[in-house]
Amino acid sequence: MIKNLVIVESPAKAKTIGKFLGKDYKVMSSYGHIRDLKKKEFSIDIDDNFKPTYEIPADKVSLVKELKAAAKESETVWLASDEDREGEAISWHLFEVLHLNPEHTKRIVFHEITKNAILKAIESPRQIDINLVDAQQARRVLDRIVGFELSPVLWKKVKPSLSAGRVQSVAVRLVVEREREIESFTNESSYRITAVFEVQDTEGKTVPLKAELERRFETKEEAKEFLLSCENAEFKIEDITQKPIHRSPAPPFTTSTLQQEAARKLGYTVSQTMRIAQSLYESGYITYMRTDSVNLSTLALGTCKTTILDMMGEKYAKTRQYATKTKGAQEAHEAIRPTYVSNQTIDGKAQDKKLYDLIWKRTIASQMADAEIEKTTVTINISGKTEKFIVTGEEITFDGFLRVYKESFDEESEQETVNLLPPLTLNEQLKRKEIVATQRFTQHPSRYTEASLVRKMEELGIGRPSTYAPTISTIQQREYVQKGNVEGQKRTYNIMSLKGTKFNDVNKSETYGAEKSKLLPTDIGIVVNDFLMKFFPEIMDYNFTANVEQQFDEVAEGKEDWSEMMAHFYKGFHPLVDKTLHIKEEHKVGERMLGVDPVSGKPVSVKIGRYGPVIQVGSAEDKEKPRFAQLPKDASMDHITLEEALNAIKLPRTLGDFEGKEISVGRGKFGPYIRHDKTFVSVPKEMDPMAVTLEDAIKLIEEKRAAAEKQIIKTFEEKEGLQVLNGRYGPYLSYEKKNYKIPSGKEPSELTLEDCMAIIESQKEKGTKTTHRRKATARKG
DNA sequence: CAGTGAGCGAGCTTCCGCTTGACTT
Repeated sequence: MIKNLVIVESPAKAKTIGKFLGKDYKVMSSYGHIRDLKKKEFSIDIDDNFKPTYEIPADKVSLVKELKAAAKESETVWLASDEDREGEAISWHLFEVLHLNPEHTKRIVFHEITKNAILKAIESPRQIDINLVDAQQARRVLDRIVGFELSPVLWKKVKPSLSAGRVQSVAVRLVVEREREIESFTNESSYRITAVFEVQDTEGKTVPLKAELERRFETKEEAKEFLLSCENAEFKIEDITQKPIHRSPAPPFTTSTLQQEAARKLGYTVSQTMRIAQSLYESGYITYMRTDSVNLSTLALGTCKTTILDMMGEKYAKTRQYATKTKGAQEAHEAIRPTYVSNQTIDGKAQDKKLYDLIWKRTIASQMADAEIEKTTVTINISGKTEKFIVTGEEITFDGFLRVYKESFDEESEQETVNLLPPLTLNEQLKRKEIVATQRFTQHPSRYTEASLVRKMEELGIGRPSTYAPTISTIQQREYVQKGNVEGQKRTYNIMSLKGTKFNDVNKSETYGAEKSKLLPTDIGIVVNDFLMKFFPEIMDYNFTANVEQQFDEVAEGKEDWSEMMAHFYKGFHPLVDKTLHIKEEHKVGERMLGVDPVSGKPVSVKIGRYGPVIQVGSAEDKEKPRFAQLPKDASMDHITLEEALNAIKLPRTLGDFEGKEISVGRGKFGPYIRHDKTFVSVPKEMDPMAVTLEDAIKLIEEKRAAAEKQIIKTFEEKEGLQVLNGRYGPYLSYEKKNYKIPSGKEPSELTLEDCMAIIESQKEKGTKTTHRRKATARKG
């Protein structure tokens, strides 16, 4: 008999809490939700108040059995899942599934994993809050309705296997709209005026002093006129103002800010960051990594203070409590911080150490004093003019938190500030060295990175800390967006200078707009987005989530019945689904007519085919079947021209015969290829698939044969299709299109047929699994 | 240094939020 059974959500948490509570308590974990709507079925009875059908997923069955057994044996069961909507629902599902006795079941909550917090929680148990549970059911059911009614619309209207949902579709919309913004952006230029004066530093040495004119000129004429009129002007320091400013540290990490900073400072992807954070959490180094709270426990505040006092002294310490501003934050956990703040470093892999270091610094800095900066603004008067030159200097008089940590930002500002100004006096006459007018252009907004998209989603209240990384993966896996680089474009800009009495006017060239590893919408992403925007604007509204969250809150407060709320939503939503499914349109969704093929007179169009974007010549109604071709790489449905499409449709083209079989060039999923009977050879990148000759092709085929020859270690006459091959990971077996690992200790070249078949037999189960996994990873790249 | 390159057949795909495993081909 166990006296007390405590159930929490995470095993790492269970371990820690177990230590605090001692032997009268057995602490187990539910590993998140133990019950959900059926995976493959709609599982909602619309006609019966949206009654959900729940099931225990296969991978949770044995866990539930264990929990049930433990609950049966205990006097009291303490349901200690998180204090938010989802946590409450987990407790309720546990209560239902384990058939707990209400009299011997207690619901407790704590926001921080400290002994005090837990003992306190145990002193004040409560009942399961059924209103909060209903709010979760409403959330769950709404997401299922939206996802499982919209996705099939896409399968029918756009392409099979696509998906839509309250969160992912809006994430894609952000990326598509940003791209459109950039496309329609026209940059304007203006002239930025800078001057260099000569002044003396403290040692009497002549040093340059850079200043910028407070206004810019819109036209070249104005800029030029200004420059020339400065030739005989006098420059005098008119004003020196000094102002102390403070800079405060950023709050401790939440999931989203950790993802952003790890991306900027360490170059990690969102999912990498989460994987590493998970392992730090499991090793007990950091607190929970999926959180929207910036709150630190009193215990942590205390240890931060002692650590700072020990390391840096009293004037560096300043205890701060941060308040969460994020929309819809549920604050079931603390901010992400080191478990033991006194540990500045940890043991582990390099990447673990780096992330821990980042978390440590951010946490410590958040409890440190402001940095104090003396900001000096020097105004320089130009004789006979109203415009002024400005010099700003920022001298750090006390580094404060900057000693430990400086937050990074995506955009770098153009303005330059000097740290320490040379000594200057009021009314001082300055010697002009040169004045330069540089043509500057306004910049289009930058494309999203994984992390900046997460940040935007958080700002809109879309998604949760536990889903940011998976959502970013999903929209890439569905091929709605793609991570890629954008090449910069060249442009010339004008630069004029006045050096002494010499006026100079030159044009220089610069590259602009280059971006690395940004999220770009694909053709499919654009078509799906436009389609959903047209027929389901409410779901795509950036405020949709915020609006339904408000209603969930009302359910949670007991002011509204969840099924009534759902009925109201469904009444507006479902008819749109029906209507959209039955719309007959002349063209397929997203189809774009490019024109007419001058040779055949047939229409040429681009559309999303069963396997992605395709060029089509001719129409389905024709007697003659239409011809299809892949879009060339880097071409997009929105921009491809008739000429480019006609050029692309020339593939596949036949080159001639070789060894009695035809050789042709085509373009496939993996780029252009040469086909000879059943073998395919990729066309090398530097070769133009339109210009490949028969001779080129034969050469490539022979090269591939030679390479394949080298790769074969052994074949068997008795068994066709069985080969011992040399691969990237060493020797392996290939049989009937599947690969098998050769157990260590066997010499590959000496394997007999029997050996091979035994290996294959023993790995059959595994073999299928492996091919599956590889497919999944390949899609990601 | 493996594997891929389809196009009416048949049946499947899909949501969001909680949580951690397997797997070294």
